[in-house]
Amino acid sequence: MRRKAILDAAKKVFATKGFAGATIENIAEQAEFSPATIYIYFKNKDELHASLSLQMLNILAQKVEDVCQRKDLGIEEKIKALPLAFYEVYERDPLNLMHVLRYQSSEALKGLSPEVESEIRNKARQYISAISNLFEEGIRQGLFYKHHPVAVADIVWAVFAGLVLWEDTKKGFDPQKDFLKSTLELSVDLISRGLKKE
Amino acid sequence: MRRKAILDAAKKVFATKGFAGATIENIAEQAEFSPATIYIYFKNKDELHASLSLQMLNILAQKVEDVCQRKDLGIEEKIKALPLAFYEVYERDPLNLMHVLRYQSSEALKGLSPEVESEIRNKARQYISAISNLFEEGIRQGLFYKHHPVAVADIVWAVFAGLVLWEDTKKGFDPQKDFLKSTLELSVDLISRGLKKE
Amino acid sequence: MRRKAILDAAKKVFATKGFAGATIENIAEQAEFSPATIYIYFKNKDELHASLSLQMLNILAQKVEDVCQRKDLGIEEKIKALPLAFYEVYERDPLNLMHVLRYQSSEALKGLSPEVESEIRNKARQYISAISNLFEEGIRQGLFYKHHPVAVADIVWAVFAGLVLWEDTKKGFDPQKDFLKSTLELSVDLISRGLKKE
Amino acid sequence: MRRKAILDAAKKVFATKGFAGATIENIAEQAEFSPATIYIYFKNKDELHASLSLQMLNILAQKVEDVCQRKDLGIEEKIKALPLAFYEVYERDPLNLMHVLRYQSSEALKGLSPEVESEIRNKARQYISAISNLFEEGIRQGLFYKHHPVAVADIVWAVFAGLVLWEDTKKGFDPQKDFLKSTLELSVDLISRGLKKE
DNA sequence: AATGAATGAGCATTCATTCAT
DNA sequence: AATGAATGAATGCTCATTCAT
Repeated sequence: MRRKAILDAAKKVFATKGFAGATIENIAEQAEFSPATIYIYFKNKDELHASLSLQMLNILAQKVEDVCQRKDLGIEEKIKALPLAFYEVYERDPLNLMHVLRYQSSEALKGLSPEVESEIRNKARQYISAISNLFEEGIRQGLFYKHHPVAVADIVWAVFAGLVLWEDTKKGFDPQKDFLKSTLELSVDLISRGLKKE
Repeated sequence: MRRKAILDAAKKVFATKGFAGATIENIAEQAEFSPATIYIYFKNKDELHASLSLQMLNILAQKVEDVCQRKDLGIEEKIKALPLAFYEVYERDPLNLMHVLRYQSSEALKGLSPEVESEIRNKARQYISAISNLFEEGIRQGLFYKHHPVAVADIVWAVFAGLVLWEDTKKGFDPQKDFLKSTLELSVDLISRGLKKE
Repeated sequence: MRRKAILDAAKKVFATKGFAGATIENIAEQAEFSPATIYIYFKNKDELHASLSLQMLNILAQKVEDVCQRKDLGIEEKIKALPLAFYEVYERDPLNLMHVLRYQSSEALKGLSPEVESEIRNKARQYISAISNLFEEGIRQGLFYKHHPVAVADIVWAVFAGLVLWEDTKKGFDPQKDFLKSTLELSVDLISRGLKKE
Repeated sequence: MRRKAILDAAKKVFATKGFAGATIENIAEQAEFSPATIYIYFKNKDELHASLSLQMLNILAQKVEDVCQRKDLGIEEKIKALPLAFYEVYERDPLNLMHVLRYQSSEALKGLSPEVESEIRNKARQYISAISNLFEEGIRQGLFYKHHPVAVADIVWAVFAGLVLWEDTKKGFDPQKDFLKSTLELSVDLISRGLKKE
């Protein structure tokens, strides 16, 4: 419970100030604990940060797998359902999601304990292969042209990540709201249309 | 020339260590100056960083506009040429590009001098509208279905940024090389195929 | 019994890590208690440390007095017996002995409760006067030249303490073993030969 | 010069509060600098401490060698001159000397950079062999009984160190002043008398 | 213009100690 | 009696930044 409270506090602070900008004291204040208390639950700032990323990565992986394993939907419907799944994750915790997408890269992964690092990497592997399975199946069923399914999955993932990050940038100079959801859907629409035979 | 040398040094250091991880002393060492000298040419670390981003952003905007304004190409050919333009920018300075894409977000823009901030924002506006003009023209010519051209430009930009960042993440667990160029092309292929009437 | 267990644990930890380097948690771990438990039996880290020193000091004083009060030995034999007594104390717990000899000084005694402090000082007084009585008696018996007996006792004590500490230093660069016992004996030999008339 | 000032300040503070008890801030205050300044001249607290010890060790080694190499003195006179040499070192900086004697042991040497560590060890080797050469020569000249000269040197060194440390302890309960000089001389008197043939 | 020297303001982290249970 | 949980108070160390020269 304490752990949870600290993670929630850290989520807010990291998202607002970035990893380096966030201080343990900021987080402690937000969680209404003493800084020292944080070190009872987390070995250090890095591990706290990693735990947080892992949380978000788990949600992401879960959402994607949920969509891919729905028995009531056909391939094309599953693909159509992806943007909404993405968007739900975004809606639930936009700041933390952006944060994770930004810091997921190798730079930030250096210096973590090997277990945590590999856990993070595994999550990434997991959701990319879930998505790519979808396209592989579509190709096998003869719905799609034959493209490398992992490449297509990379593209879908990249649009997702890219649009979320880009929304943040755009907010600064183009106050148009809520373009994300519809743009996500449009992107997947275009891509799957682009894949389809005929 | 001094300014240039500092920027070059900073580029390397920021790309390797991230913004917070890089110290002015690191940069000064790399540039073979004293730390104090840097403050003659740049107001502070933030402005130095921003100048650097601006440099990259200028290159990006230039490349995109170059493609868009080529008289010898049709709309579709211009669109096809975009991924290569992107890729050339990437190839020239991958670390710095990734860095900029990551830090371009609003978080990093806070605290900059208003002039620099608006200059950065303007560049973003500039290349997005260059791309969106392309699609608008395509729609006007009846080649494409009618979608909001800015949304399509956002998507194209997002795939680009997303794939570059994603390549960095993937490097950690999937040592497959050089997927970026072909995936970039594939993405634009799919998107423009998805847009096309019939 | 609890107190004893804690003291034993503390002995090990202090000897290995020094006073400042040892943490209450280290000691608690070693004793298989919780840190809080230690505070039931000892007012604070300083008192715990002092208790430990006192233990060692008691053993020392006891050994010295045992030798001095043996009825079966003459003065010179008693003096000859001192180095072995010293060495037995060393052998029993070398790390802790060195620790005590190092921290016995005034520096470490500041900040202790007055009772503990005076108890420690009394022990020191006790064994020094036991040794000095020996030499006083020797002088009275006309065996030794007249030197201030306390000064001689100081010297004997100093060689003892000095050799023990020095053995620790030497271990670092001169791996010769077990020089201590014979050197102790030699030192007392030389000193008493130096004292003897004729 | 700055380095020197810091070393002087550190000397005082370490001697008063011990290594762990001394804070960089204490030292900075004493030196009338900011704590950060100290880190310009010394890599960290450990190196500062080692530098200090080295200084004292150098003085010690120098003094001892000076005595041993005086051409105007015979063996016995040189030995007689040792306590004064010791005492001069003590007089010049008693607190720091005690500190070094206490912390010279292996415990404190762990964690230093190998160069500094071996430099410290070499100094110890140096003065011990200077002293032992003295006794070796005395034995060769037939003045002394044949004892292992290194053992005798160890004893002389140990009395010296032991008496200095012991003086500190005694100060607490026996305010008699200036016993050190005469006791040092007495100790060497006794030892060399003990060594002498006939 | 260039810099060596200095530092104020922080920051992650540790640890002796307390206290409700 | 025993302890899990919590923390106040330090502490070593870093770094962006300034300024006299």
